[in-house]
Amino acid sequence: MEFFARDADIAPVAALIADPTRAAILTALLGGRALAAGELARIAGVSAATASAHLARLLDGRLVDVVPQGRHRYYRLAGHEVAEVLESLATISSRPPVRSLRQSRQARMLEEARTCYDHLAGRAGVGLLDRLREDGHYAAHDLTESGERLLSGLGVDVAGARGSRRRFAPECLDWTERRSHLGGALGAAIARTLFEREWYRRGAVPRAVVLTDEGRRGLATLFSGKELTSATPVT
Amino acid sequence: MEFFARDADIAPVAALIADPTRAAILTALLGGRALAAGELARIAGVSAATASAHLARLLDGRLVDVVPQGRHRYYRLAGHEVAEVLESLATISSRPPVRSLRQSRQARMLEEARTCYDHLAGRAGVGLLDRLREDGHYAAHDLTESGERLLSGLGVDVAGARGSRRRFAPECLDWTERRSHLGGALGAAIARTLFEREWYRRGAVPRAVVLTDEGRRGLATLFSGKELTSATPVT
DNA sequence: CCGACGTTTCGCCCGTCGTCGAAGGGTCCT
DNA sequence: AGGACCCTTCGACGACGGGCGAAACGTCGG
Repeated sequence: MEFFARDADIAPVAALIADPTRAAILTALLGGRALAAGELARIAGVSAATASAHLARLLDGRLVDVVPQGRHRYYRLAGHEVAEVLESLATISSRPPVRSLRQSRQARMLEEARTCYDHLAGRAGVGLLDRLREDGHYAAHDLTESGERLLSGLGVDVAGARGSRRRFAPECLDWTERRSHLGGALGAAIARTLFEREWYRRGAVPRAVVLTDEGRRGLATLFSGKELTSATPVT
Repeated sequence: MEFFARDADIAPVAALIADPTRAAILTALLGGRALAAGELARIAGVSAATASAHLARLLDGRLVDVVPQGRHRYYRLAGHEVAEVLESLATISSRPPVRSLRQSRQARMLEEARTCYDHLAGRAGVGLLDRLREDGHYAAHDLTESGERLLSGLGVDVAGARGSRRRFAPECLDWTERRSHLGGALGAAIARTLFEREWYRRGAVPRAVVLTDEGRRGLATLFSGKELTSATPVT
């Protein structure tokens, strides 16, 4: 009918989202983290076989990407457009998501800096990893010698993190940023130190964290004068 | 899991869109005009019975509204959120909508000013109706006395429009603007005059119209000096 | 009041798709 | 090399849902 917005077959894509199990998988993936097939099966409450079949279809429909890693296969949403579809669908679904001004302000704070389980995420987390990598403190999923010195000097228990059964310094994909931040044992140890030093403190909103004045000064000093560009708080 | 973007049941809504017939109906309704059940059945290529069943489900799912009018029942999308879902779905569906630079430029031109059947739509159409209403020329789906004088003076065949079998001055919902513009016999008569005076001329792209220099001056004079804020052409 | 028309409801058929257990292919750890 | 673990493929079962024709309901026009 229209020469633009020409009828695209939206039914097949909608059908992929229409199944409750697949919807649960996609919603779980909306958090931004890549999740293993087994985790997704557990979250969706189906057998591994069923989840696998669904993931194959989602993959075929280009709604998710897969990153094989050892014997795990980590799935994540294929792009921000997919996330937008899911979010717009949530808008007209039974339980409405973010609505009030207060809530959207809170959402902005979470974009800025938040915890992802026990480590730093959001723009702050992404910025920190960028900076570590840029300065040659981090490479190939491990700290370099200089990085080890830097963080140990700050009081981070690097040795303890290495001894932990958790993966040492994996990258954790951040959905709102579409970039990685530092997770695993090292990410947790760093976050612990930052909270102990009160460079960050927990916000009123669950999972939100805010950079303190002390933290701003501390980080600037740590990274030889240049401030972390992304570590400014929401105004 | 998250305190915001809390899991809303997106699957039922997606299921409503997932059926090809319902998707065709919804896509047809994306134009913004309300369509009768029979027309929708024809467009979707199914029997009246089938279309009726689908429309009942869409109604139940609050994706469409219905306006009974005599023995017809006119259906339209239930709100802009629904349109946004459909448009975002189209984004990740097989035949991508607007993509090339040229096409997106053309889409912008259509947002600005276009025809809707035989009357003016887009920002230009919405702006015109706003202005008429603001200046007391239009109220309660009819021209006021001053409006009648204004348009007759411009050369619009108001009397002829009143004598037409079409509705005189209905408001036509503009989807991209989410606001109304003037349709019906009067809307058509106005558009005809504007084209005759060459205040607007048809663009290279189907349905697109552009404001001429003469039109800009004319409209400014018509509305006592103040230019129609929305009637500036795409740069 | 009656016939024409638009729309909905009813009953039935049949294809599609989600589900699981079991088996097979890979990868990691010891 | 062996075993544990993660994931996928295979085969079979069961249910949900879309399709249509016929009939009922309501409205319009003479």
